[in-house]
Amino acid sequence: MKTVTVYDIAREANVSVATVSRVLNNTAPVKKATRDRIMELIHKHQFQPNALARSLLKKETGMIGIILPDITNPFFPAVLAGVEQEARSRGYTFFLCDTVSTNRDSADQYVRESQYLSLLMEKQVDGIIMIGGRINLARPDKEMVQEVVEAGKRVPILLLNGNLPGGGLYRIYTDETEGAELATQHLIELGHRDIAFVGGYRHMSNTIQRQQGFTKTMRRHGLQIRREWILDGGFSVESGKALMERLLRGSERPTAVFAPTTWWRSAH
Amino acid sequence: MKTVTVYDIAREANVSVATVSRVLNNTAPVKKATRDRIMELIHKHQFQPNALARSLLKKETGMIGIILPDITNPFFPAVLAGVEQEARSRGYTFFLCDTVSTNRDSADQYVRESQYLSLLMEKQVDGIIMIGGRINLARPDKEMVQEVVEAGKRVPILLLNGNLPGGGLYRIYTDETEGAELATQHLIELGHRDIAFVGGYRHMSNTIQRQQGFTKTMRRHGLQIRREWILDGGFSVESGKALMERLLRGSERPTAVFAPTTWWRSAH
DNA sequence: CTGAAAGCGCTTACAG
DNA sequence: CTGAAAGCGCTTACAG
Repeated sequence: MKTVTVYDIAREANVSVATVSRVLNNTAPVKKATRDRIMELIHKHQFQPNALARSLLKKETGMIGIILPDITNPFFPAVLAGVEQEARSRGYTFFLCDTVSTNRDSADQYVRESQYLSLLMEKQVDGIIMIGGRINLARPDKEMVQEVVEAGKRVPILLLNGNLPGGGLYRIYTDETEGAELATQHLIELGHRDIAFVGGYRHMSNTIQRQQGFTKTMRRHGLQIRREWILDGGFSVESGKALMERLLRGSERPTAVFAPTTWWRSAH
Repeated sequence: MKTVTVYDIAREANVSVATVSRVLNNTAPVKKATRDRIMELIHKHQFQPNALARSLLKKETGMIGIILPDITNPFFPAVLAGVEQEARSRGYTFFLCDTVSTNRDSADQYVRESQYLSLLMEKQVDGIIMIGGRINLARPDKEMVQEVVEAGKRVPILLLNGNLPGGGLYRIYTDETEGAELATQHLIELGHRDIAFVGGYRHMSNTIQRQQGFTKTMRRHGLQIRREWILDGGFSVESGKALMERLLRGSERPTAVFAPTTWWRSAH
């Protein structure tokens, strides 16, 4: 199927392509008769302007790339839905980049993040949102950081609920520490004194921050923190079960558990 | 930040842009020394070819559009994850189009489907996947159908678990009727005779097909189908609760319920 | 192994 | 209100 271009429309309407472009974009007044004639041809041929050509010229694509670890983890679709709605209302659409690895090799995930970062830039997205992955690492590799910072000089990058040292990046985040303090406070007010902290990953900054909030609040109330009641092991349902079992197997049991993560249903 | 192009690289390397393009794409032999020089400049400038320009020429973008109703319904991310993995291994990425409406006005959803359909074509995606929405309607509007069929003449369109009259569209689907027959059969083999059918929407083809399978199997076993035990009302958790309560309020109760839907957790 | 030139499908000053 | 022409950043015959 030979695609129709502004030239085809222009020829058939006996005008120049400039004029066609003008009615297409409403960018300058066009005589009513001419405009009508052109409109008719557009409908007749079902003409749709090639966004690639336009973007090449205007240097904007209306596309936002989003790099996330695993779309089957319900946290991300929830975030995505909100972001998407706002973006849509301003004429943007999303380029989805899921970095989860099949083989559960997590190093793989960061490689994929890098690949997607380049890909998105080549595709000339107007902005990139990163959530999860390297931006939650307590000690990310220097190159991992550098890469994002460099990319951030070329296109706006937003880190959602995470961070990376080195400026030039936009951020939106929640106060993990304070959240954990409030949660712990709540348990204490309910009368609990034997509280466990179970879940997350020791190498992730969000887990660490929550643990700090937890520890701080416990100390402030003069409560004991038992080493064997502080367990990490991930964000999956399975890990949650395993850790909980381990906790319950002990001779002494906590009366409350602070799980610094939602134990997402895993789709696997 | 002035972006660097093949021209900049060419000039600095004292070669033509054709040669730069050749090393970029490995599309023709280039003298080692020249290639090395060019590669070095590419790294030095962190040059990334503009995919828009390339796609404009090659008439392929490596992008697949996916139109779905609501990314927060876990069914879709699960499908997406599979599709994405396969696509990724072949160098494609996804353009996500979520059509859910804020205001819960479902007519809105179909309008959005149409908008996204055009948008995706303008963006020159290499293919479109549709799942949910109009392709599950028992009696879709003529225009709704026509629109997709027309689009299908310009770009490959895949209907996932749904259908639309009129050829030219690709399809992948499950046999809803047989699935329902098997499920019903199973309940009967367990000894149940009073079985209810609760959930879904009467205007959706998948619900209808499942109901047909249910009815057929019940009849084949000479079992009675009570009108008041066939209830529809949606796919959400809330609707499931409401319908179930209604069922249990009756004077006689079924011993088993066939819910022709997963009652998805709603993120709202 | 390499270059000059045309072309992908648009938009945008510039000129009238 | 309208047109001719340049240009966005690439790739690809064609010719050597």
